[in-house]
Amino acid sequence: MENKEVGQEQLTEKQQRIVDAAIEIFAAKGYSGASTSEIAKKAGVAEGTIFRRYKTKKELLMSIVGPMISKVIAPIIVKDFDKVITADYKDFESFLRAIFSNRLKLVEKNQILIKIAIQEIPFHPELKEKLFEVVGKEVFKSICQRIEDFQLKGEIVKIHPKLVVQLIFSSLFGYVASNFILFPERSVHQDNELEHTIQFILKGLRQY
Amino acid sequence: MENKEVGQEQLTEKQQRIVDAAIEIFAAKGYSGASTSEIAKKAGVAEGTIFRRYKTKKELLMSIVGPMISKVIAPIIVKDFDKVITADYKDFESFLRAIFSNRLKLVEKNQILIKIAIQEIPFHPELKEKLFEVVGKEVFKSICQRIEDFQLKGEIVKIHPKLVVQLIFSSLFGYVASNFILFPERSVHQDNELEHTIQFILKGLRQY
DNA sequence: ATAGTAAGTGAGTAATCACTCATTTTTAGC
DNA sequence: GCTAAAAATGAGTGATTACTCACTTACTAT
Repeated sequence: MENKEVGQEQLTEKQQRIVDAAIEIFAAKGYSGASTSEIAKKAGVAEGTIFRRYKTKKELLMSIVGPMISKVIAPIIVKDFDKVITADYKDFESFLRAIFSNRLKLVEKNQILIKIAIQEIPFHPELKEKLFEVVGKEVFKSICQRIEDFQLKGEIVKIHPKLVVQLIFSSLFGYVASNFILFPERSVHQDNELEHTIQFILKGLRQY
Repeated sequence: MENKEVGQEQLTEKQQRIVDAAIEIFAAKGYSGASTSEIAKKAGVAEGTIFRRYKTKKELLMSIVGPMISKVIAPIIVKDFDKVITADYKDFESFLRAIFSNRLKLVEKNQILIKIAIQEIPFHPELKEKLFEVVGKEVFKSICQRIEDFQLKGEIVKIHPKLVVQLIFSSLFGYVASNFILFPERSVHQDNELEHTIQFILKGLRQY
């Protein structure tokens, strides 16, 4: 788990170790429970080294989580949803599979960062705003429009698109939480489980 | 929002104010971010008063969240699931509605406590263990058995009962998160939303 | 080799923290 | 009203914290 570049500039090896250590300790103890002393020890550097690049402890956190939201989550979602939105899917199932595919690999790849973001959002309003701004503006509207297209085609039930999104992402999050956050050591049934989750959503939303 | 009794004994008015203040600040800032000084100020008492009853800050948190898990969540789940399990439901839909009913009112009533529990579980392994112990031992097995019963009757798909539970609670959690945690000020579509969520689950799990 | 800059160090600082405890205040029972 | 116990107080304590800054080391360009 390495972040080669957090922020705009290339990090020195020691600064990189600071970031890696911070990620680990923020994830394990939360921002408030993490001390710069402990982060420095873990990185094998002097505590003052942290403050050569980051003015405050919070700036260190933001340098990690901010890009997580704006550069990892958003591009994952936005860029690929451009494809999803513009692509021509024969049906809702293809659309749903497009949402699921890649997402899970990237979640797995960034799970610790996502864990930190989720843990910290309740305590840092600016993170919550950023997430909702990115997701709300770019993604939510686009998804809802696409949902409405499928509804017009009569493929899925005509309920409020926002609720459709909520239902889809609840199941997705349940799958992610179960496999990557709560029980990361359990990798059994993974393929079946994903397929069953997709079928559950498809059937649950199908128009009869 | 008042907790008249946390732990075994009746609290003095001041101690009660401490608990109320702690709940508020733990929810807003997390355990590590909350200081006993701030809690005391908010409660309008001297800081030492906190330590008359609670040996440590952590004991204060546990006195709040521990019973939350063992006395609120578990009884909600266990006691009522005894009824659910022993009751004779004509079909899976009745069973599902029994799960949903009452749960939501009690979630609404205890939402801030649930928020604290969710926020703190990643940082306090004993809370996670307690939750899984209670839920795992008493509830999970019982629910899975009941699920299997419905599967034998051919009412729902024959997938692993654990996955069924995951799917149900993902959707339930999505509903709860949307209405009580993320957007508590938004009470629109509430009745429809719940019904659609239930229908989504029913259809998603139905055996065809 | 020299000078300037960048990176790093770690002792120290002021503030904050969880908690203690001698003292004061309040309560309850007679 | 008196006494003992319970509740509360708040100054103080040692530890911890985020951060500073004078100094050292390393690197780069001339």
